[in-house]
Amino acid sequence: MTAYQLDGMIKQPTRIQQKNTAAILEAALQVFSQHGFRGATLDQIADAAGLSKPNLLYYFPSKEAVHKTLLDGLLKTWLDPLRAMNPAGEPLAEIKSYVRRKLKLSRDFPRESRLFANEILQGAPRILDAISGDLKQLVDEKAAVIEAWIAQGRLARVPARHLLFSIWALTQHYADFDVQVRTILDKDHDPFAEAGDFLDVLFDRLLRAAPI
Amino acid sequence: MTAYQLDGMIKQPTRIQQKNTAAILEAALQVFSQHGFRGATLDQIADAAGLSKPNLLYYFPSKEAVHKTLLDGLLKTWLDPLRAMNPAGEPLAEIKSYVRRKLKLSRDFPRESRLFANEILQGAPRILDAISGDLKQLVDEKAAVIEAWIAQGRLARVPARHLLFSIWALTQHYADFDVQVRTILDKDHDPFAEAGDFLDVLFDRLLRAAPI
DNA sequence: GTCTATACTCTGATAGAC
DNA sequence: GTCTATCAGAGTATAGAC
Repeated sequence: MTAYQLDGMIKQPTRIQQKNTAAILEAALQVFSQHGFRGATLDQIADAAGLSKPNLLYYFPSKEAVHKTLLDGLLKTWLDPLRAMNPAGEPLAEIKSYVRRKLKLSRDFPRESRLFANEILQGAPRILDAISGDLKQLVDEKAAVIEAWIAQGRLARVPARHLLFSIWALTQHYADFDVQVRTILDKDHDPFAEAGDFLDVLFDRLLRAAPI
Repeated sequence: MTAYQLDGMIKQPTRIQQKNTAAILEAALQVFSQHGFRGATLDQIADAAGLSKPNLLYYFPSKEAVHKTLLDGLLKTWLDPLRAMNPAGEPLAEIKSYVRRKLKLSRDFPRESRLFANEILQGAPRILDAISGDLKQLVDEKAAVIEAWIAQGRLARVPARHLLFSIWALTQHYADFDVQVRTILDKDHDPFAEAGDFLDVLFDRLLRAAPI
């Protein structure tokens, strides 16, 4: 019985198991997010985790299983900010608050952002189900909320789904293209702080309904 | 003497050499853009090019050389739209025209966009020089143009470099995250056509200087 | 110029000692 | 639970026949 197959077990994982599993996932996040699934190697991950390769494979049955565990854990975190958008709130404030939360995710979890970007770039072979399932459903729901706000004249007229795309694109760019952003900005800049201000202005101007 | 080492040669490459080199680069673009440098294999590339692996390595000395050739060719194309931004033109029209050209690149060359994205995601190990050289210089130059427009009151006040980031993020998103975009939009949508209209509105509202 | 054959290394995964 | 040893297959690259 390996640590990975915990479902239905009565025993709790030991402290060592928790520690090693966590170390593996931390190391795997680092390596997968930089090289993609196929470009990453178990040797790299095991090294970074301070374990031998067979020992890593004692905790997870395969490379695929490590990757899948990371992606599954990621998706919930990634959708939470959108889920928190409140239909009963003030429209413009809700959107801008969503943008801020999403940008904070990019700043605090850039490797998770790149892991996700890598997976989508490669055609989302291991996550397409989640995208066409949970994500699409949540987007449909929230797009309806935005369209209702627009119909009520409380938000400028924009295509709701493309508005969401623009939020994702703009916030994730600062994580995924971090190297490029920091190369172009000079050293004394704080990309994420500046992005926060800029995106606040951008979505304010885009979405503020024209006074009647 | 291989076809790759053409510098200084008197002989022109034969038709067969041209054809095979082109086939290799086309195949390599397909594979590298989907799997990244390390995830791509020469077997895949040779197969897609209709050549044997040793034959591929007759035209290029290494996997790295194929990749580098692609990146070098890409960078010029990628910077052209920004280069074409005319300091003497009407500011808002110039920016919106740049956005349109960049979006057209994403639509017509999505694999090139993903190749670039993959490289940046991985920390730009093979292209950092170009980014901190040519790209940074061009951005510095064009940022100055934008800042001058703003100082003259012909464009709303925005941080120039973040404006450029937002153009890149928004246009490239439709190429790089194509799978996700098409999964979320229903089948009868044309993502790039809709994006064109949306981005036109977005940058219009963001940049139109308030009437004095 | 192109192919077959192959050298040599890396990679994911397993066996079995401790 | 962890290690050494090892396997089978895939990976980049080269040698040499034609």
